[in-house]
Amino acid sequence: MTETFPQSDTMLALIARRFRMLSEPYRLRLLQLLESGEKTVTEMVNTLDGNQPNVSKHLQLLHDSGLVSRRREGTSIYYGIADPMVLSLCEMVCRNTMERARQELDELNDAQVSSGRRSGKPKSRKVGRP
Amino acid sequence: MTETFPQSDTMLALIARRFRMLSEPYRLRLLQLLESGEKTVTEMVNTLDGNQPNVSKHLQLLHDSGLVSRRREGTSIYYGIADPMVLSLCEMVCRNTMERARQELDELNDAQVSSGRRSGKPKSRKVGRP
DNA sequence: TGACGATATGCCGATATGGTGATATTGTCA
DNA sequence: TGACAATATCACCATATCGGCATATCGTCA
Repeated sequence: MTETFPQSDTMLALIARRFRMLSEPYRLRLLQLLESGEKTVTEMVNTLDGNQPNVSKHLQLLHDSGLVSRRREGTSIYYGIADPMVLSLCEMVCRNTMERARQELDELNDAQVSSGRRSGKPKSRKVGRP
Repeated sequence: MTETFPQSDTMLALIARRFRMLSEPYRLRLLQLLESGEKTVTEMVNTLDGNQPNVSKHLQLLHDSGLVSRRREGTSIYYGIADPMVLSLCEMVCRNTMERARQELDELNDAQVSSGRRSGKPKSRKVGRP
């Protein structure tokens, strides 16, 4: 009914690959750049620091997974967001991660007001002796 | 305004790490299992094929990233989904990926009906000579 | 055609990641 | 306490990934 996940192994591998594309900070930066519109490789190389082959390689990966589009104009190639889903995904994870970070910071502060003794919640981890 | 992405490098690294957790088919399988409720390690080892240390390590990673919860009961440890967001993420990517796969299959069929000649759309790729 | 700018590709070394077997830790019960 | 079941950790190997450099390819223009 709910069926969040597929049963097929190959389909699961495809999904994992999609997530892997988004698991590199540099690639996220590239997508972030493309969010405001198409860009050429050199534009991105100049904006983010990094050499051209590296940028090209990451863009190639993103394109192979169908996340970005490619369009030639003269000798330049314009890359763009092919699938807006990635933006929704990133926004979702971004919000969630920032929320969690803020939350943990609060817990850390709460623990600190109770002086040197470590009280409050011990940040989970180590289930051995709770 | 839109701000899909954060500016901070560390925050971006956190987000990338989150995606990386979901970039392994085996971990997706584990989450899939947990979707129907808490499970012990041995239950998961028995359901999915794979040895116990491997399952434990993956669960450890998921727990360290805050994606799954941990609860001891006797000598067993029950893992569960800690953050339902991952289910939304997976559902989103799953739907999208399956849709795209279906689409590509259709294109492949369209190309095949036009006999041996490759016509239709050449499946993108290779921007060299379009 | 030759030269040049833009982009892609191949190679290499460093590091990260995943799987597996052996072993350690933890909790329960007799 | 000792034995046992459940889980975690360690050590090792194979492989994947990433960054950087050199170089190849492609398109344009003279």
